[in-house]
Amino acid sequence: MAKILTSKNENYSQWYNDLVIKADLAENSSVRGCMVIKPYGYAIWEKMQSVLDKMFKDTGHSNAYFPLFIPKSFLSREADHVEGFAKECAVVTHYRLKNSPDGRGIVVDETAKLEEELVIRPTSETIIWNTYKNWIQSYRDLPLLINQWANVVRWEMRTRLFLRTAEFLWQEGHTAHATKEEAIEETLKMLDVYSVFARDWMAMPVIKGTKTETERFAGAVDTYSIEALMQDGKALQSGTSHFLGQNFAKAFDVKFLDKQGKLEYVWATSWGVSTRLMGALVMAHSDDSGLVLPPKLAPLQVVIIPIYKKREELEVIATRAGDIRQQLSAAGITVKFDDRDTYKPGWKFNEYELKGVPVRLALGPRDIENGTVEVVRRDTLEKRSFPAGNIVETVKNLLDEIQDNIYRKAFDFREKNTTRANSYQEFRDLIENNPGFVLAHWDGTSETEEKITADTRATIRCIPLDGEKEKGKCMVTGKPSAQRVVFAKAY
RNA sequence: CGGGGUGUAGCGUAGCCCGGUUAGCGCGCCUGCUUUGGGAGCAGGAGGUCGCAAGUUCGAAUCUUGCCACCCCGACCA
Repeated sequence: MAKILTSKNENYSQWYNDLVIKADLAENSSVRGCMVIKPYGYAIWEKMQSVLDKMFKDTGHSNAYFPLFIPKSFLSREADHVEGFAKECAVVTHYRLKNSPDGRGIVVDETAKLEEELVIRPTSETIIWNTYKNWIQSYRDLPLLINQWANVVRWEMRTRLFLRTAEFLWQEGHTAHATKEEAIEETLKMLDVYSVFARDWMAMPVIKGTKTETERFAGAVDTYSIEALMQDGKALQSGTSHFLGQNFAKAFDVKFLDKQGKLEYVWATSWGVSTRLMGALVMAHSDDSGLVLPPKLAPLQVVIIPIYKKREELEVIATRAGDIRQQLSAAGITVKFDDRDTYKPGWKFNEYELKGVPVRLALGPRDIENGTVEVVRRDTLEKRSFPAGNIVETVKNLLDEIQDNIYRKAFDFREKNTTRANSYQEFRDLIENNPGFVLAHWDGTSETEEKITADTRATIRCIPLDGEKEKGKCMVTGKPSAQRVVFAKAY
């Protein structure tokens, strides 16, 4: 087979870059750091969106839309928030262009300077809380459960398709609650939604946990995240959920009258996942032949490819293929019959493997004669012949099996690459030689965390919520530790 | 923002050191014929501001200067 991609083992990061482009997911645009998401990539994102959107609606949230522009003064209302984002904001200063005096092109019209500069949202807390102030007066207005699908801009130094781009697409939930307990509950509920989505739809196991102070969202009291392990042993933060306390309520003066008639600040959360999930999806399952997509998110689940020599053969095959397509389609399966005669079957096989289509059916004269269909599953590339009669059952079972199998594979990979360090020496050794999650004891201080990061380039991904809470001693300082935390090198 | 590298057709590249035919090759694209169970073959064809600008020169893809863009490695980040 012709080699299209850089091999994963040879150069993982090149493999990823090649794959995103060759599988037609996205490409770099002529705008620095900004990508074009191509139709095939966008179709996957749309599937993710529709599943997540339903999950949000099912948990009581409504969609709304807030402006792209944020008055500069809003951003500085919450001290930590502005400090966290100031370094990567794009700013609009003017609202008009004019013909250049030298006749060459157009220039900014300096007379059209904005009185207050506008920041392109890096996230929407400030504009949203400024708005919520007007929406919330009494406990009857709470909880306020809003989500928005939007683009945001963070002026990143170094970008990579999907994993880190200057502009990206995401959803951001912003909720307001009467009590602290309810807000914390909401934060954890949405973290759970993300982890279920990752597990059941992306077939990607994740660890739920709390972020340390250094990794916390700017303006949050607590940040929770789901952390996934990629095939190169690096961790990818795949979603975050923040308990914002009353920080934004205080900054934007959002108060409500409780049942006792007392004026109180509301409690807030925010949570989001982005097009980074696309990167996670690619890196979680794919191989040297191309993408491996979970059937539940694949834009195209089944492709049928005809194999024929003569025109008359194609006619018979097309009739049979059309019939199969109709049956599969009626069963809710997305299917395409690729009868283009401009490409040969072998070319198509490689193409659909590159694009990660979970199941491929081939129909040739031999199949017509024997009443069979050749079935190839993308995850294992295993090829088998099945009777054409109950092809719907066969394909349905196979799609389920692939979904399960790639999850199990990703899960096993994570298990195999999750290790425990009981001394700092052992830890450094593991981080250096066994990329993956390393569970170790830490004393809870930023100083120790910084030392570890400086020594090893590994960071604390999270303090896990689930699992055993084994007590121990910090591997660096020997001070007491309530539980092991997750370390890894991260994207 | 530091360190390194690269810009030649849609993509990948040769040529540059040592200036001198019509800038070469592979993939892709177009036309035709033969093909079609794992990226087909042959024949013909189209496609180039050699990143941009200035300079040196009889002559610049090639030398000089400036600028721009992108990639890789660091610091920063969903």
